[in-house]
Amino acid sequence: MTGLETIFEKLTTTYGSLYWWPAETPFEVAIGAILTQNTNWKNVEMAITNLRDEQTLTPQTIAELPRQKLEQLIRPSGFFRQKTERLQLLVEHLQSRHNNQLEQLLSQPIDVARNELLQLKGIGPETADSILLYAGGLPSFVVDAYTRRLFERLGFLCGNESYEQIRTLFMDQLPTDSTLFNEYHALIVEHCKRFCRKRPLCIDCPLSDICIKANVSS
DNA sequence: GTCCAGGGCCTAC
DNA sequence: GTAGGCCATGGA
Repeated sequence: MTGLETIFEKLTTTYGSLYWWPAETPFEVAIGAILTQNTNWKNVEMAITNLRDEQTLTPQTIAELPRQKLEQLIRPSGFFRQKTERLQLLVEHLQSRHNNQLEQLLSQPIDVARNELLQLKGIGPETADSILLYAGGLPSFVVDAYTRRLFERLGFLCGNESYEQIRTLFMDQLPTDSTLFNEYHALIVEHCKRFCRKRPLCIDCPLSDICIKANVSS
């Protein structure tokens, strides 16, 4: 068992199965992935609730919204002007290339789908991987700020690795299994929300026995 | 009032 | 190729 698998076992023993992502449709996952960029998930929930109340959680309905209306609905998620543009570019792409079906984009080979997402302005590697994994069920490991922070503290990372380097590390050392990748990322987020903030709260942390920076103070 | 949150783009060097 | 600035809201 690799070190990364050991960490997974400890996390899953502590938190159980989390069954992410909190969304009702693949397209809603993609919306959430864009809205959560550098933003607290609670704020994203408010924005998605606004979209749901307006019955605008499909590519077609988003595409039909005037820009100012969409800005107003997603305002609680912050960076609302940028995110409005990013959502509009995504739905325009789905409309022109995939008959308004995100599922069609995600039915392609994973590298093809990933590169297509990365071509879109406003969709970087983390957002693309979140969409691939949580909307498409494709085995693409998601690296986020929590992943970097936790595995830096655990001694797996030194802090200057690129996104792709970290993703490759996980994908090389874990079985290619979308269910595992799904659960692992969810567990990292769940753990970090409790114990691995910028100002760490390490009392009772289930990983404190192996965390080389468990007692770091801010 | 300050810090922080499930990034990504652009510019300057 | 990369460091730094910028984008914005709401809760702790």
